[in-house]
Amino acid sequence: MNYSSDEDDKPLVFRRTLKPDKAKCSSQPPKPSPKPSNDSDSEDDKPLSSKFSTVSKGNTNHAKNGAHVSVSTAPKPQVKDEDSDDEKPFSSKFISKPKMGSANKVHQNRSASRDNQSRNIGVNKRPLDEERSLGQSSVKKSKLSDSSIPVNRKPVNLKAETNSDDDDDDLPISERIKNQASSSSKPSSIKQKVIKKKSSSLNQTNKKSKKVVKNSKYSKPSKVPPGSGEGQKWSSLAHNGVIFPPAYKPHGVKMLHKGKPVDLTPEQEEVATMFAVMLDTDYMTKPKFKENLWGDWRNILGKNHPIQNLDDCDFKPIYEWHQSEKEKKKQMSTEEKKALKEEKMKLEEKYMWAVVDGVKEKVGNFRVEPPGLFRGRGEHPKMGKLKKRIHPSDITINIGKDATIPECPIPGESWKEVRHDNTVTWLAYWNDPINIKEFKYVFLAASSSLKGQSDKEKYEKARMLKGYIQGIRNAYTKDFGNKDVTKRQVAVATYLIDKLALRAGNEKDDDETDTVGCCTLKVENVEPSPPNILKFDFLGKDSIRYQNEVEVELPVFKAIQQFQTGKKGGDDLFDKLDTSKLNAHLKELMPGLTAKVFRTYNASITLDDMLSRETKGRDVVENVVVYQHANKEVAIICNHQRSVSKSHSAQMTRLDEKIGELKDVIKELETDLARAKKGKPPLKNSDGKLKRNLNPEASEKKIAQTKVKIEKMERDKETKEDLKTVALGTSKINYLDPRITVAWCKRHEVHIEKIFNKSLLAKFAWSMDVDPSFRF
DNA sequence: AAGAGGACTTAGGACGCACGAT
DNA sequence: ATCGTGCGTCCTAAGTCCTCTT
Repeated sequence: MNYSSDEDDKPLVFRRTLKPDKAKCSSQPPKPSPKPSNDSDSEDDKPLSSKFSTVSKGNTNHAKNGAHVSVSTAPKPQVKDEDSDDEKPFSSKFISKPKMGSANKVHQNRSASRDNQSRNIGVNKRPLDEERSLGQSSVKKSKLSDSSIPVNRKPVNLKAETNSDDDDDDLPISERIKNQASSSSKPSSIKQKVIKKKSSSLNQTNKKSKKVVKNSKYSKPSKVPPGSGEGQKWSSLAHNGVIFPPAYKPHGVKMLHKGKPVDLTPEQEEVATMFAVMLDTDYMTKPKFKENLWGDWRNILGKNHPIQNLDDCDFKPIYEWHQSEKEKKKQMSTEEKKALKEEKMKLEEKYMWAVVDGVKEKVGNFRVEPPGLFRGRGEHPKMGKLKKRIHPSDITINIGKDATIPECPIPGESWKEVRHDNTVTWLAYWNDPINIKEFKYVFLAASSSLKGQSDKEKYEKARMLKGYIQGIRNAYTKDFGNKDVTKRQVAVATYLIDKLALRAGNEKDDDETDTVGCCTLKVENVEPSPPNILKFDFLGKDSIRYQNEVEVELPVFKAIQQFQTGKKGGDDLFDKLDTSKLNAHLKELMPGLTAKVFRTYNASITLDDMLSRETKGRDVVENVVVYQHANKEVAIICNHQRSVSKSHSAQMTRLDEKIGELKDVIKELETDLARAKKGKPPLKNSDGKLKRNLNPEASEKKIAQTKVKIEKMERDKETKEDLKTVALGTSKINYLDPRITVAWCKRHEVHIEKIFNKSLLAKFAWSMDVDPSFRF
């Protein structure tokens, strides 16, 4: 299976830079050449960066340095499955203490030049204001009731297809494409590989359930491959259920109604308090929030309650009480805090762990969500609604047949249901009180081997795409002009997903924030600007704004224009398409392929490519900067943003001031130096005393030092400005194959802890023993 | 084919703490 | 010793995509 290195797989993503004004990125369209892809090494699958972009010129950095130590190929814990490098949750002992300290930053120069076939111009961040587009086109019906049906769904087991290379028997995808695509097709020669689904045959084994170990002594890993059997995720599962938030403790602080204190029952007071503590948030400026809150609160107040209007209420007394409580907490001595923390730990300890197939694993979210007011993102229609308290009778527990059923932690109450479904990985769930048709699940933590396994499968699938990408690009390029509108839309949508790393874009209900992805783009979200520029502007996941201008090849441009003709701004751009059709189509091109795989692929291939460029001869600090630069590129591609911190501008100002001061110092030193050279006496200080005259050498040295300091500060400043809206973490956690990073660290003798923090090390334990020559 | 139901991944913000600068 | 920052962790919302039902 070697995907080994083709040096050239480029993602065709159009990069975006974050400075609207300066950014000029471009990338090249896929080569229209219908030439069959045989495989990965053709030009088309390289990271954009290598192909199209000039990378920034000077990277500078000032990271702290650390020892150059190569990654330890730690004694790897027990292997969990046949295919190699998975391992047991690793114990911390294998890891040297991550030293997280200051961040090393990248100084980059914006506006990298790119080839000019396409270019991106501008990108902006998070103007949440943005007006929403018209109503959603389709509304879903409400779903019916609940979960009564236990068990039995058999998830398909995708897991196997990890190997890439060898699968050769194929579906003539290319062929298919050809045939179907009416358009000009030339005999394909795309030799598409097909992965045989080996799934079923393998892993049928049923692990006999091993005795469940109670959670105190765990025998170390018995190596049972997780996910064996048809859809089976585990053989034995033991855990202690979930922990509930404490019951509400009334504080008795009276809020005012028409200026006078009102008595509230504890239940009424609880909601009032939820609202009061949000007085200083900007939810207060949203009528919808108040309206929803009021709707739920008045139900609790009852019809005849004196409070008949939210505007008559003054919650300040409660707000202030809350502030003072917060303050008190802050004032506690560190010992007190520590004691409190320990107490909490003691209480929670038993819930933190599960034993899966004999292995003790961390549970991700064992705390039941406390009641509160719903805080949706963006313009959520349900913001402010009361999220009611969850009781044991709301909760379904999933646990091994042989395991002891967790005792309900609230005396006198009991679980809604207990299941023993080993085809799923959740330990418990309850219905989301805000959207009763939906569920909140309790899963294992990211460090668990169940999660690790599926993470690895995700990256293997993305790597598999590498072998198909050329053919896929050729195919959709050919279909830009297909007479069949649906096919044309599929082609263009796939292109956007590939090039711009857009999300698939499922339909949304009316009672959700109106955001879009590729398939749900509205006409008004894409503005064609002749001859061939497309201006994108829409709110995506989490209401993060996506703004980008891209030069595309003419057929795409024309197709978009044509999709728009005769439609209104709020109409669907891709009216013949939805995610299930799109994914169904993608599956014909590669087994298991879905839209999201392109994001993973483009992110990882970009990292792999950027890291593989000349980085020899750099020191660790420089290498880390290179890494961060690559990380940033990926974050931009994926549109991972963060909001600018409140103190950002103040911080910038302060840096400016400091730089100014240092410049003054230099001036003074230069003056002194000049005088000294001429044999003149030193000037006087502000207090009138004569300054000590430095000898010229000392002055010069000091000047030089100060200049270095200024340069460093200026780089810091630039980096800070540069990254103020870029979130690097998301891609690191979810999109970048950790094996790329680990292998690169090994090759460059960079301590892995310089790149992965403790959580990431635990999450990526499965990737730690990758061969240094690994390439995505 | 569409919709409902279900399970799982991906996401940004809040918060608190440790650490480096002063 | 104090202060401000940057980072990690927690929290839970918001996506994706699958399968089953109609």
